[in-house]
Amino acid sequence: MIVLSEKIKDDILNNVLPKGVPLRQVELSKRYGVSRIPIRDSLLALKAEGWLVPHGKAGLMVPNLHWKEAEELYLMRSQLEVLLLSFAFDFIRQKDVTNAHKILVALEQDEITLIEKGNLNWLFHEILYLPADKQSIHKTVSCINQQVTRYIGFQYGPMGYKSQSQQDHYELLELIRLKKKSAALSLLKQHIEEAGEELTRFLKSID
Amino acid sequence: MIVLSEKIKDDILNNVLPKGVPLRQVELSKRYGVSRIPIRDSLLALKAEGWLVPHGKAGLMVPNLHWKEAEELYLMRSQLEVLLLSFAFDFIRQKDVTNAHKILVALEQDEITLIEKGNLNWLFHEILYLPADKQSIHKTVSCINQQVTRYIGFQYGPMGYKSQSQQDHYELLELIRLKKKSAALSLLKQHIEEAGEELTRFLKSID
DNA sequence: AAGATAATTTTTGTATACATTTTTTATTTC
DNA sequence: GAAATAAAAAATGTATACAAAAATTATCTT
Repeated sequence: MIVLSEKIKDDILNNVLPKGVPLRQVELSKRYGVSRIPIRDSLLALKAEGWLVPHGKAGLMVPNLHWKEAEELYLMRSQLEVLLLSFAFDFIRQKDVTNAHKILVALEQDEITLIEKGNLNWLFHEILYLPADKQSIHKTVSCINQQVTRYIGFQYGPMGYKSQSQQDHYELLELIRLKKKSAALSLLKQHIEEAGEELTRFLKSID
Repeated sequence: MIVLSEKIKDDILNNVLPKGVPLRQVELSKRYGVSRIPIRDSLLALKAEGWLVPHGKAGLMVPNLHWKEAEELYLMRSQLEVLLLSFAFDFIRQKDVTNAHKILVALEQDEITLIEKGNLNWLFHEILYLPADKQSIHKTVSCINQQVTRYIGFQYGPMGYKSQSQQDHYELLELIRLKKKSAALSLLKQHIEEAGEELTRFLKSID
């Protein structure tokens, strides 16, 4: 088996597991075909990562989505990712730009799922951040982006294809190619902030 | 018992558990007087939080301290904590300032341990950030500050009492009292950056 | 004697069984 | 009938036992 906790995480992302009600260890052990021990191992790890939260005195649950959390996740993204890009900027090679471009092309496909789109989106940004060589920050940002993915299904679903975001991506690559650092940083900041505002606005509307 | 994972975390902080070598589950279960199951639960949760890292194919270890990680932790602190203070600023009440002041007085005591000083330091900052009402960001920042605590024992130990830091704290409270927002934000940013630089410089020197 | 391979030991991973806690249901009391 | 209490059920937490994997040691080969 791959890793059980990753499988559970996937099911949280795909809204297979119910939100707001306690997850029962015996149910999960039947669903995943293992005993309660590896289930517990995974649940406790997911709790530590923020994927699950306590439910009353005992039990863990998938937290309900809330616009306030989404807003904060995007605030952290804009702060930390601009920092990463600023450190990475001078070390981004032509090869990185090419790889990032390939991701954008893949993102144009229609048949990919919303979750896959979220993953590709992070992969694109990650390529630009890796040359910064800031492992701790990168890990934190990666974690935040995984959390963001929980909201993406909602964002892309009712909102349809986000062409502005894709346009920003291409423009960002062009600015990097032209070594226009401050313009690139500004664009990235604005790009993340606008995506956050759009998502927050939508989540508020369905609240 | 309190919580086992907190006890283990404490022992990591106090350098009771060895760094860089795999922790043996049977050893730990003897040390803490429980079976291997609750030990495993705790270890996996601590791994998810970054307190432990994999050692080879199997086993977990306490990661070695490294100046590069400390540097990155402080970079994140300066970005996110300035953000928190900016949101909190207009909602900080006189009572908050008074409470923060009390922490500073407690910090003057000589008989408290280095770990306790680290905790009090975070408590001081936390009082100023709570009015921001940004739970997700707060949790992330809290986590980062806990990680920082691992390095504090080294910092305060060989460096002695950091009076500049304490002076900054008092000055920050004064600026908040006078509602000088941008000056307060600048001071906080500088305060965190200088603390980070001092720590990083020291860690490099013993490397 | 150095490297590769096989046997042994150790350690981790998982299942089952039991204890404790929490939650739910039933009963009592006003 | 509603609130409080007691009994029952269900769920979690932990210990022990065993299986699988990893690390170590011993053995063999050249």
